[in-house]
Amino acid sequence: MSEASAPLVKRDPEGTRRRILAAATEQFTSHGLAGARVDAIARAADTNERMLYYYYGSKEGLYVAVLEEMYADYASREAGLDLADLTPTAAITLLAQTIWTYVRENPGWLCLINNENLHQGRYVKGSGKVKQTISPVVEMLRATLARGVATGEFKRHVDALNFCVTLVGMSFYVVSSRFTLEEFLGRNFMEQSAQDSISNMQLGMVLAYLRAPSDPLDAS
Amino acid sequence: MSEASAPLVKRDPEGTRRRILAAATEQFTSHGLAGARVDAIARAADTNERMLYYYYGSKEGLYVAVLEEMYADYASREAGLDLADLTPTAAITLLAQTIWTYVRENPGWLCLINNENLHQGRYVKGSGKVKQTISPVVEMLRATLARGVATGEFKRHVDALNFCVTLVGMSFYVVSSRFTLEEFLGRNFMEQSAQDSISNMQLGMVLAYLRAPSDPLDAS
Amino acid sequence: MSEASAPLVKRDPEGTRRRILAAATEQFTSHGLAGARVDAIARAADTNERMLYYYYGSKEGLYVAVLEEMYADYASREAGLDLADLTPTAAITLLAQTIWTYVRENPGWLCLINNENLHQGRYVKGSGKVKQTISPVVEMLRATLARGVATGEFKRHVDALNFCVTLVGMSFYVVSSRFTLEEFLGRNFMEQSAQDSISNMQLGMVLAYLRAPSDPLDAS
Amino acid sequence: MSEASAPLVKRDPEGTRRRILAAATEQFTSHGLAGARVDAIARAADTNERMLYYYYGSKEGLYVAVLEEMYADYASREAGLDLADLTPTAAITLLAQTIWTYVRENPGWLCLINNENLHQGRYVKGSGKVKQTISPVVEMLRATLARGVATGEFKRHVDALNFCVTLVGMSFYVVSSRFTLEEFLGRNFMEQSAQDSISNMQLGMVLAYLRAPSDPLDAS
DNA sequence: TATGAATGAGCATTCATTCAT
DNA sequence: GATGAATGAATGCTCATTCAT
Repeated sequence: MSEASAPLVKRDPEGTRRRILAAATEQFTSHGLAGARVDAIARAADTNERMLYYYYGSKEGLYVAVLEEMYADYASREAGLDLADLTPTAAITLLAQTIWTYVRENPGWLCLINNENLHQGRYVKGSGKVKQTISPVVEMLRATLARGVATGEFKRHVDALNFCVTLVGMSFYVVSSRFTLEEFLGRNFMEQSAQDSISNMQLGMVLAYLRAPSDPLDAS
Repeated sequence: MSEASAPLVKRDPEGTRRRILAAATEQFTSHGLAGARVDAIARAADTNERMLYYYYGSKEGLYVAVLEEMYADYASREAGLDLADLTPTAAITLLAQTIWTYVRENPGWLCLINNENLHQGRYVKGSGKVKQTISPVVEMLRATLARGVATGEFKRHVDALNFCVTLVGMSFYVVSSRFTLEEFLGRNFMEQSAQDSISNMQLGMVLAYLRAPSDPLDAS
Repeated sequence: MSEASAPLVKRDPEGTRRRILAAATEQFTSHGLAGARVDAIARAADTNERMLYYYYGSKEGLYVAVLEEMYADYASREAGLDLADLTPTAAITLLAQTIWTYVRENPGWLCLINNENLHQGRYVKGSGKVKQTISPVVEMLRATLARGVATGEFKRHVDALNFCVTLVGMSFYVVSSRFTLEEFLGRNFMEQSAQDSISNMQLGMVLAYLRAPSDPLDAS
Repeated sequence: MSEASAPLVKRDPEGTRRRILAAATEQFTSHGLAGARVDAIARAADTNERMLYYYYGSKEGLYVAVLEEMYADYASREAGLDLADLTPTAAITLLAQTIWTYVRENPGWLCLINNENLHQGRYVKGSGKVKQTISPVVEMLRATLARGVATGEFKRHVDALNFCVTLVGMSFYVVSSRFTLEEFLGRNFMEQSAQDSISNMQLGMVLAYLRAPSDPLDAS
């Protein structure tokens, strides 16, 4: 009795919220928005369906909350990246590796993005919170590329947006489509060795491009 | 026979089949497997739900049929590609452009592949017909890369599978994730100019890599 | 086998429709729109909830169908009334009795109208079909009143609409509010003798008014 | 004590009770018992659902409280009516006008009565408090009618209960069914002029009946 | 081959209510 | 007295599928 703040018995609003969000993340990444079942989420969160509506209003509201949390997590990871102290080459290398690591460790993230694009981005468009989580990576990349040109390490001006999108796409696709790729090509890109091999090659492409003298033949 | 082909021809088995498949393709690419509605497919195919079951057995059976048709279409397109008569550089260029064109013109294809990977490739694994449509592109690519090394145009040996997957991934991601990309980066990658710009850069990367002398620093 | 058109086993679309409508009428008159339960209607109709949606689209669609049928039934009853061959007094008497008989025999009808007014007439407004069932009774009444004035039986011009509404209201309220009336006044107006007594008085009022010389004191 | 009446007074039990009852009245008259929502009542009362249960036990308990308050209000109004000092004709006229005024000004009252009759008077039967609020109006009416006969103003003996019910019914129906009446007859009985017109006619009927010599033909 | 009718299980959501503080 | 958190049982409705003709 003197320990009023004793081990919480049942009342745990923050915990309930969190458990629902975690369960929802798992279900939405596994089955998509349409395929996820509200009662499965509630059961996995060890609560009842009503609480889900109590905290998130609707299935779609919960889906948006999952999106928001994932984008926030992604942005906070990137924000911890500091490329300014590295040589341009090392910076690009670190960036490429960071992206690969994130993609490898968060395959559910890819599913969510794919699902969101299936819906034509309807929900990220609707969420003000998601839009606010602007990633600093493009700006960091732009600065790094400029530094590289300044030091002479990089031989050409490159559009940072295009560069960034391509860098992400190379790893994104490999992991996102790993099941169909394995079925058709017979290679399991979730194996560390396979990932090392292809990511090395991709890094080689990127650096080779930056270092190669601008050559009209390239675009031919 | 003279009576069979009587005036009121409502029976058109092949047409009904085809219309169902077309409608199903549209619905599955737009809403995914879970999100697609059987009655919406039947209505769009101008028939009734029962025929759908008559021809394809189940919703999943119809989904597999859509997958099979799309893979067959993709394979037949690639089969028409002849890289042997071109210089290695021109061959790689043509291949890259062909992939970009296909991806651009078949965004629904990407949705279907994403959806199939959401399901961990369950349905391509189950379909014998899909597995038979082995694409010749990797083999062609392997030969081309070898030719390039032989002629001295290309300076290094490259794993054809890794190369192919990366080539596809670069365009796939850009188009597949165009909605979220536009929301976050403000660039619409469905515009021709944006696609030209990024695909040119990507081709530059690929060629730069093949031409650059193998350098231990790259992998660092 | 030769008796293909043998006793219908289960397929009976018209019967299913009718049974649903009948069950819905009972439920809506007993519990109102909000209080009626879709599954109770389906069970009472000896079918399943799905058929209800198959034929009527929604609970509200079914409610409107019930309203439409009731109004159509009411109008068809009134259409069978022929007042032209009777003396004006006899015609008014018959009309009053007809209304009382209808009200007595269709208490559910009153519930439905009360419920519809609770919803501010939203559904009759929405139903084109209901609006088309125009009752001829007001026109018949107007003619009868004019005849009475012409023959000298009735001493004054009366607004037919006001007259009709009052005539209906007198019986409507007595039957519609019979439960609260019994509770507070201790008289059960569903008993034949009670109804005879009050309806006779009401008829007396109506006829006395028509026969009485127009007198400014009345309105004082 | 000096602390109990401290600045921040959030506790207002009587106010909370009253606000809940007011909000409930509005909701029950607008949507009926089944259609009213507990959380909507709590929100409108600017409190939470729990208080509603604290004070009234259940939704039905609250509904009964609303009924009781309305009946009490109605009875207190009637109790203020004094017909004894008027001539019988003036007394009947005043009574008729009083009823019309009350009905016009309390359309929610009619909804509540209709709803209660939909439930077959279950809740008025259950409430001892409601039953105690016996209206004096019938007794006053009986006396007035007797006075009228005594003075010779009224020519016949009339059952006071039947008379009273008919008097109420004439106005009740017109206002209670105003929405369906407007839809079918095109006249809006909430307009003052329409109400004046019909209520004048009704008063004419009532007085004509009382003044007319009892005539066996009336009941024919 | 084609189709309207029928179905049961499941869907997201809301209900009135109670618990714990 | 007052409140946010929690709940189980519905509720209206939709799903993919099958039956009977």
